[in-house]
Amino acid sequence: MNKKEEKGITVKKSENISEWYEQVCLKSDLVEFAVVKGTMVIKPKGYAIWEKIQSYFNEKINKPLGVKNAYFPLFIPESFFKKEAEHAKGFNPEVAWIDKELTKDGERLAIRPTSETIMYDSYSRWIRSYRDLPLKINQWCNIVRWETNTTKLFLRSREFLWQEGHCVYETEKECEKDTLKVIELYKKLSEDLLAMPVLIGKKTEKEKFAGAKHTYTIEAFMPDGKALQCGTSHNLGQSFAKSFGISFLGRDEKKHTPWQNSWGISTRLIGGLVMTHSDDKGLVLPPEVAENKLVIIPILFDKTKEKVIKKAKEIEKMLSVFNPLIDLSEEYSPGYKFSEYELQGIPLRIEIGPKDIEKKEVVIVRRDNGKKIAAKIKDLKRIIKEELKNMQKEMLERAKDKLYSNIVETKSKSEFKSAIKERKIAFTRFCGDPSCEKKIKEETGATSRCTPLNANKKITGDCPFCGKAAKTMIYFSKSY
RNA sequence: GGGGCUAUGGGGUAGCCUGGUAGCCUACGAGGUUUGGGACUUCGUGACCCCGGUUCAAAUCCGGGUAGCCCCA
Repeated sequence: MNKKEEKGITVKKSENISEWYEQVCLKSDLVEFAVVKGTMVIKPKGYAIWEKIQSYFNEKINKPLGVKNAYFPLFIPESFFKKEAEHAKGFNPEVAWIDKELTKDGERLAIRPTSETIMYDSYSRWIRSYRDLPLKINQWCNIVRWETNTTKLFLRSREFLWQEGHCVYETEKECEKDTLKVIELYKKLSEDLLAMPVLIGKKTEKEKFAGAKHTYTIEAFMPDGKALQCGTSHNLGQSFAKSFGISFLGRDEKKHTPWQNSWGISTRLIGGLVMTHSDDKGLVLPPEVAENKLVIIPILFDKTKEKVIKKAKEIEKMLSVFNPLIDLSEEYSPGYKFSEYELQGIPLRIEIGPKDIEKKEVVIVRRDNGKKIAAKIKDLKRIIKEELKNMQKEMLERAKDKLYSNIVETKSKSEFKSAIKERKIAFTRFCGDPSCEKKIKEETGATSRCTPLNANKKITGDCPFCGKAAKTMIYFSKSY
């Protein structure tokens, strides 16, 4: 085995995507496996991506939506957890229970799989009148869902990081408006920051959040033909408020039950990001999420070394706004360094050697398409800014083309089956019946993704699976 | 949920069938020569997943556990 195969990615994305994905995650140093099954260490390079997502999203919700960040405990008493029957039923199989110590009342404690229940217990004490509403709280935290099935770095782990927003409103209208606003924000985050296009829509009765009135979702599509649910926003209606005794004295001086929503995105997005853009050389990061937008690699020869290092440092200073890396080490050859930073997904590489200095130029190389650009040093800052912008835009466009070219409108059961078999997204008429949906899953392995938000409400024709009248158009595919 | 494969220095592996000295590449440390696509060289540090069984003797055979991967649902 030669050196190339050991440090770099040894399998092709097109040949064994599962193995390829794992190698990219590990070798680009985003993450490593931890001792306990389904857990991982998110290393500084991986965590930096999460911090980008955090700061992008905080900026969108804190001032514009009036959401405050807070923190609630990890442990949830069993009685809280069971208060909302549908919710408890939906989550019970994957809750991790602590049996070490019981509460004063002899109850077990759950490690939060989501925080509706512990937060709404507080809310029931915080909310007294319409003047306390709307109440809009978000928390960034870890949660645990005890997956018994296959786990996968970022995409399906037992513990993961997320944000969960939990808001309370006087009226159904306000509540629904924000619920939709947040799912639109998620779509924007995914597309503008991560360059990862998504389908946006509404979940079926079968797939909605346990305890919710309805759930909106964004769904990305991975290159192996599986959909990835990337973010959800739930209109919880009034059922949690009723279960947790949240009520308020209205403007009419009468007692009312408020409306609630909850919404979340997680470190799963990082997995989607890796899957979507990376290639056989390693990680590819859209410039917007990259901590370091570029790396400067001087080409060093004995005679010209000092001159080149000096120039490289000047350029580093000039480009400080892009938070550049510079690799002055002399132990490794330039080729080695090229490969290394490609593996890490640094968007642009600047090569500077004696020949370039003579021409007052540097060579810029784009990570996403390998294109080399000779740039005059005086124009460098402007050109880099443009290339970063183009790269971000083109990465999204390429991913969009892939997404849309994988959607097939199917009119019959057999068309549907072959679309799923070819690992495409089938767009089909559907009756909406959970038992029909269950059968589809058993027969084809596909689950419903979502009904587009702008879908025409009046569908004519029957459900190709059960023959009953179709209610909606909907996307189906295999999924993570 | 069902089936299959794997586990050896920090990383990648050979050895396992046929039990007996753990070999190689890389990384790491020290030195010398190099540098426009993963340079060369000398010396050095460093390993058999866990529990049990068989045996004079186990990385190797047997049983159990744990973790990872793949395929199917």
